[in-house]
Amino acid sequence: MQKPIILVDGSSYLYRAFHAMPALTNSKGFPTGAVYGVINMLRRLLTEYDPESIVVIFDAKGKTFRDDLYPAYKAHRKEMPTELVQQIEPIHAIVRALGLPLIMHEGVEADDVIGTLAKIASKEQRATLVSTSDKDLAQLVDPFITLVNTMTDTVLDPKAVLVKMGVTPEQVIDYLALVGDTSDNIPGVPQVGPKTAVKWLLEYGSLDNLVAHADAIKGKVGENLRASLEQLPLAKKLATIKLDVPLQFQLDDLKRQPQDNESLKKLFQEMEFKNWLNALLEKAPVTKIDDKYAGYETILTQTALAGWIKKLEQAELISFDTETTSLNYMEAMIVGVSFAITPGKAAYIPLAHDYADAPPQLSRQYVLSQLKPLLENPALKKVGQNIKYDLEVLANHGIQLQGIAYDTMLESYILDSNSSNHDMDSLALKYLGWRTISFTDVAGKGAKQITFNQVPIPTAATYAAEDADVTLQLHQALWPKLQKEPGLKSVLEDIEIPLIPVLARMELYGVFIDVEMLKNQSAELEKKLNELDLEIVAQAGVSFNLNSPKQLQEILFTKLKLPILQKTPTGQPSTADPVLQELALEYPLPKLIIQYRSLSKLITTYTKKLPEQVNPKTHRIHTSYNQTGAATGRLSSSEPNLQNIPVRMQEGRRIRQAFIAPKGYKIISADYSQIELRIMAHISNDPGLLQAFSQNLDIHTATAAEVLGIPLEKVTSDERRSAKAINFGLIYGMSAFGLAKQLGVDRDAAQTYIDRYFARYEGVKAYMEDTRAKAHQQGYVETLWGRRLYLPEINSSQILRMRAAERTAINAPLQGSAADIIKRAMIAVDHWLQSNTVDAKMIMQVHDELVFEVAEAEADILINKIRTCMMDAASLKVPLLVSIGEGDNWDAASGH
DNA sequence: TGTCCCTGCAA
DNA sequence: TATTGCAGGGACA
Repeated sequence: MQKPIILVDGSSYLYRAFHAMPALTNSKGFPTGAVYGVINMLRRLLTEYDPESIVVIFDAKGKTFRDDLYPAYKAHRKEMPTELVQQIEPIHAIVRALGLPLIMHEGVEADDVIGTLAKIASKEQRATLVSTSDKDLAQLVDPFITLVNTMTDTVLDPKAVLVKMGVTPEQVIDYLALVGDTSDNIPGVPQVGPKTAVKWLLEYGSLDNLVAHADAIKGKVGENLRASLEQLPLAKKLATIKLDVPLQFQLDDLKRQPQDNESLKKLFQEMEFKNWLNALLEKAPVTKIDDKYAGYETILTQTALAGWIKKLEQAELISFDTETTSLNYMEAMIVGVSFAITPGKAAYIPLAHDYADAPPQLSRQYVLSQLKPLLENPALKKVGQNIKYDLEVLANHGIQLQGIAYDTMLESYILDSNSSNHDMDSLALKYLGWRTISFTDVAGKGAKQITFNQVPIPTAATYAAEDADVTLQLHQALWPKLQKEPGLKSVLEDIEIPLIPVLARMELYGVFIDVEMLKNQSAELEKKLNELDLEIVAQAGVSFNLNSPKQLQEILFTKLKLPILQKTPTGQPSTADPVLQELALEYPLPKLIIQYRSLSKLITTYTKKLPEQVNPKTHRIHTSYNQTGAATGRLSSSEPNLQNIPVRMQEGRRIRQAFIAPKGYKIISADYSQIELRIMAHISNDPGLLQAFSQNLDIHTATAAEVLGIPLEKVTSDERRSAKAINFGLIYGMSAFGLAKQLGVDRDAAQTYIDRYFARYEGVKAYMEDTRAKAHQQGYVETLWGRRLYLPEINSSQILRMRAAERTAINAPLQGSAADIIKRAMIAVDHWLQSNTVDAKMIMQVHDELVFEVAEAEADILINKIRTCMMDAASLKVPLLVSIGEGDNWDAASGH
């Protein structure tokens, strides 16, 4: 049987996709959601029908005959949003690259071209499939013409039209004329919707016959019908799809052409459609893949190793990578090392593959001793992908890596901190169009995953050599981009790269924990928890899993019928703390749940978990600081996260008492006071704010006094609290709504308060306005040191998304500059610690705080030095105040 | 086993 | 309808 002709209504999908898809953008902020939606639909269509004859039809620009018929046609339709307009060209380009004929016909709409083609085909008794999301096209359906909505997978033949719309295809035009179309500004008959239209057409058969019997219709709708008689013919004309558009081509011209893979590859790369790009690359000819790996070699002899070392010593830049047994830097053992100095050429030195019949290899001890001089030579520049990890693993094998010049992961992060994928596989795809061998390709995944020492050497060699090769090639692709932006380049060179060894030292050294104390706390808390559990079960009348929000919600809102105060984003009744707090005013159970939750959190996340994370060899906890985790430039910490150890509640704070100094040592904690507000004062140049900080006033009290127009000493604690909320709110770009919620006052009161604030601090107001304007204009914001944060949604037509981007625009320069400052301070402190013989280590960073472990005798010196380094990390128009405390544990050191 | 949801800890 | 993170347990495919 002949395959059907497929006519694709591109324009209908364009709108549908644009509104249905989330506001996707690529890393450059270019909108891609509609492109993705439309192309996804086309790909599905192609897979499902594998058509021979196909054409994609879009509306042409400019007016159509309908505008002449009815000047108000589509008058209410808003202008196409910029984000959509921008996506039309790429869609057309991809459609062409897919080998699909594309038609745009001026003076008519896509529907008319489709109607004309469909009827020609139908006359020839050829099966035709119209792919559209617009039900108006149902008027075209006949025994040969079927509609298919590829997004929802619904098919409309004549019978289905009747079932779905209640009228036959022949009646669709009459139906549309009666119902009208608000989006096209076609009025129809007032108060007549689908139900009435179907009823009338069932009774009278057609619009003409209905009009002839218009007097017979009773009631208000009858009057409306009679009043509309004059304009119904026009509505009908507008709703009718033209079937006789003069076309310059034949049905036989609508042949699918071969796909242009090169162009597609480029387009998918631009749009960053990774999966499709992947699929394309997989289809690439095999010979090419062989070529790619042809320059890789495996080193198994001393002579070969010596030869490579000679080359490495003369290289301008060495790309290298270590293969190990674990992702955890404390557990990892080196299995092999790979190097690259010219693109396409790389070597893998296996040294500890120990599967059953592994070939003899150079020993780890021999290879590392041979490599040590060059790895420790600071004059030999190195590049790696997440080189902090390699540094740490080498350190655990007695090699102090020097000469770290670049890190492709950080290069990617500095270029686009919004991206969440800075892993090598993603970067290779994004910047090189190169699909790398992934770790799971060679080691498997899940429970069956093997460690790298079990991977056969030939496979391992290709994988490992590729890592070094790709890292080098990535650097060559990324570095020129950074050089074009001096600000970004200096953030990388002066902050991120120098920070690598600093973080590595902190991680490797670790944090000492009083395991016994935590175990005692666990036992104590668990006892309380059990008591609470019993009490709650007694109150609730049933036993249930207190850790399950779902079960709790069932008990509270269904069984006990407590009022639902708030819902979660998915529409479930929320049982979050603020809700329970409010319910607790009236009912006994919520209060117990709150206590249960807070205890349970402490036990599972902290008192139970932390002792498990103590390294058996060092007896300390080794976190990982992720340098690319936060878009604003902050660090993040994981496994375990040491940046969210409790501090606000007394019970939680006891956990900090278990972060102790060993005998003979002290913990020193130093934190920047109000650093983000100080940065705000500096950037905004606001005289009031500057003055408050130079006089070293309590900033919240000063704000309250200023806003209320009262003397400092008259400020009550409540007034200070409100001022504190507004000061915090400023940093987050808050709204009156947000402040009202925070303060528990109504919106007007909050707005009045904000207005008064801005009247007193005009500089701050101007800063906020300038920042928003600048963000809209350039599409990104910057920190004081030039770190950049792109805001892809800053000009979104969706107002909520745009507002969210504006808040980020306000917050990011403050949070990000603070991050820059503390990073600079860390580098300075570390430099001093390294170049002086002191018994002191920096052990933690918590965004605005640095924690040290220091020999008792040297505490005083260190306190002074730390303060100087932190204060001198930036010279702002206001002093950077650092508060420092000393104690036997972290809690005691946090001066309070 | 992996993923989403809800919740809660920090600056 | 306030910014940035990480992580636990439950529920479910």
